[in-house]
Amino acid sequence: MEIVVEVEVSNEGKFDETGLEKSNSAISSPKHVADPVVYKLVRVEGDGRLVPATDDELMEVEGLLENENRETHIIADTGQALGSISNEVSSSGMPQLESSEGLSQSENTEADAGKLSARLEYIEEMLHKVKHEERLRLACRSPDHSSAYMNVDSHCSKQHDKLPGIDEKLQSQIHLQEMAPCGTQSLSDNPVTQSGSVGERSKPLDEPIEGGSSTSAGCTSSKPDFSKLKGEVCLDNLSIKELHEVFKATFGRDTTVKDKQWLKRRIAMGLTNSCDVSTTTFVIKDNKLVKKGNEDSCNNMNGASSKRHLTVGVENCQDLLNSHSSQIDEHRITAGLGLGKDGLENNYASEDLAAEQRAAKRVRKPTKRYIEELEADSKESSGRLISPAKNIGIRPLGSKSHDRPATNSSLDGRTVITRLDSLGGSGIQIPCVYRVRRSRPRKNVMALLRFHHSGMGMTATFVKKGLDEHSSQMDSSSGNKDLETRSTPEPAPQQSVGELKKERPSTELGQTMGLQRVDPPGDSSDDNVATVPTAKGGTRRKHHRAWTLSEVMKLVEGVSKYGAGRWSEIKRLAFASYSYRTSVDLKDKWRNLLKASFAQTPMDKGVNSRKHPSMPIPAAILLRVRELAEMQAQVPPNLSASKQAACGGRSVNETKSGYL
DNA sequence: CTTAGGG
DNA sequence: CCCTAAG
Repeated sequence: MEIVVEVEVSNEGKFDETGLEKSNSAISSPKHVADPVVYKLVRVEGDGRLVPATDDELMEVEGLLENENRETHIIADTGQALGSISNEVSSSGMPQLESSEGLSQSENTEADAGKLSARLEYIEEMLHKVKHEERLRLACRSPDHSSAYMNVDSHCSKQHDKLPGIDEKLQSQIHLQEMAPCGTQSLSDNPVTQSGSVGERSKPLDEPIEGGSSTSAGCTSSKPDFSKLKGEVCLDNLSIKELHEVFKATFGRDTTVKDKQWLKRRIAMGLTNSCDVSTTTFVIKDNKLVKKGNEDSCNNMNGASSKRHLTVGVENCQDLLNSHSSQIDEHRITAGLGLGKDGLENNYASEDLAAEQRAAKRVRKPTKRYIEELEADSKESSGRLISPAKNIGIRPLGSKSHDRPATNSSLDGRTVITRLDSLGGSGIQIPCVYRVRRSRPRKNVMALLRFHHSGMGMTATFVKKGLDEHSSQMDSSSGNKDLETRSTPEPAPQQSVGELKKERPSTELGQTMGLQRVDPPGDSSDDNVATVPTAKGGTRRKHHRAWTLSEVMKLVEGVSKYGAGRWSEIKRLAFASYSYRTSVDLKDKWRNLLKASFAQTPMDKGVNSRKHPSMPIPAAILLRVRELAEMQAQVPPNLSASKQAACGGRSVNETKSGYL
């Protein structure tokens, strides 16, 4: 029995999200092969090993993908097909070769007991076959076959002393006994390493031989029947050279690594992929794999370990029962971990170890996050669809809410923070830089620079930066900056004032002007509010600049002149001096003004009945705003009538005449 | 990039 | 104020 699986080999260890993503979208498109994440086509051999697909097979599969994506099945590449499969099967609720959609969360969560049992049965069946074939293979394998089934003592003993005594319960609960010996093992004992390398092997020499002499004992018992193969190789006893050979045999390529430990580990990993590692062992001798009788540490495993493995497998199923897709995913992630370092064969043990440790972390981090996202998603799932980007491991740095600042350090205005972003489960800290101040003023600054054509590259950038950050210009920085900044405000205010005066000298506005003049930000220096920490989260606005009266007036002016909506124009002409205040700001302010003007209309007539601190905007201005609004049909349907009569006519006319 | 609107 | 969708 052969199942074509598609294994996702990711060098970045990103698994959870990408995995899902793919299954949801990318997979269904023919071109998904070209996806950044490299897919490796692998065959699941009867024994549950992952065997690299031959080119032919690859082609086939590609064809399949194009025509019928449904024939392939994505599995978490644990490098241990069976485990993955069982996992998948259980998680998807559909026995085999189901469409990628089958992996969707919804499906997962819908798994119910009935499905589960069906699945289990399927698994059972599959395992049965698998076992059978495995036996055949074992019986027929020639010595120098590449797929050596070895066992490393260290692993034997190490891997199996976990998993308490849940076995019985589980066993009784589900009839998975058969599956136990092989299928599940992979899940349990993966010490998180590069299993994907298995996939790189060239075409296996040991194709399953159909119809070969059947072996004894069914594999139906919870106890592996490979007893005859008992024994194991102690990699420890091998020389480097031998280890190299084993390595090659295992992974299908040479390695230059001289580190014995590393080699052993690697090999062990590779071999662990096979389902029945614990039962078969060979030794390498003279370029041959020799089965070696040897019963020590692993003997006792056969019985016990199987049960334990079973446990693991069942656990997965139980997750299913709980219909917690996230948990399932966690398993999948766990399984897929090993991939991260693949291809980087030339590592040393230390690195490998480190990788493993990191991997260990990886298991959790992404999961956690993933869960979070899941929750979030599910929350909002009812409403709208989440943007595709959200599911991708690498998300735009912009999204602030998702950032997890781990460390912050300030660097000349830029804040460097590393966020603990699980880059697809890598749990790697990636530094991200964002500006404290958004980049709005840039344009203006440039203009400024032009003014004083002092600008050398350096200066320019520097100034720019300074302004950018936040125009905290006044003090610290060099004369340059000061100059620059200062220059900014100067020209404009006068300009505008002049205009104002000229245009509406007689109006109430004119009166107000006096007031305005006081506060106008003539000196840009006045406000550098930008980043206000405010201890416990008091000040919200990072880049908040209070609107001054003069600004408001200018805005109003501008609106009257150019009409609401032409914010960029207004900004350019009336707010040239104010480097901050984007057109958006203007718009927003206008919006607010409108709101304000119409909101409080009933209360105050011509008088500035400002309550207290909050509303510095003179009634006059509001009035004008209202007028303009009405003029331009921006007025909300209601409210319009009353006010106009009161003070409107004149000013409206004036406005019109004046500017139009 | 600008505009418009929601948060 | 910030962000984002549109044009």
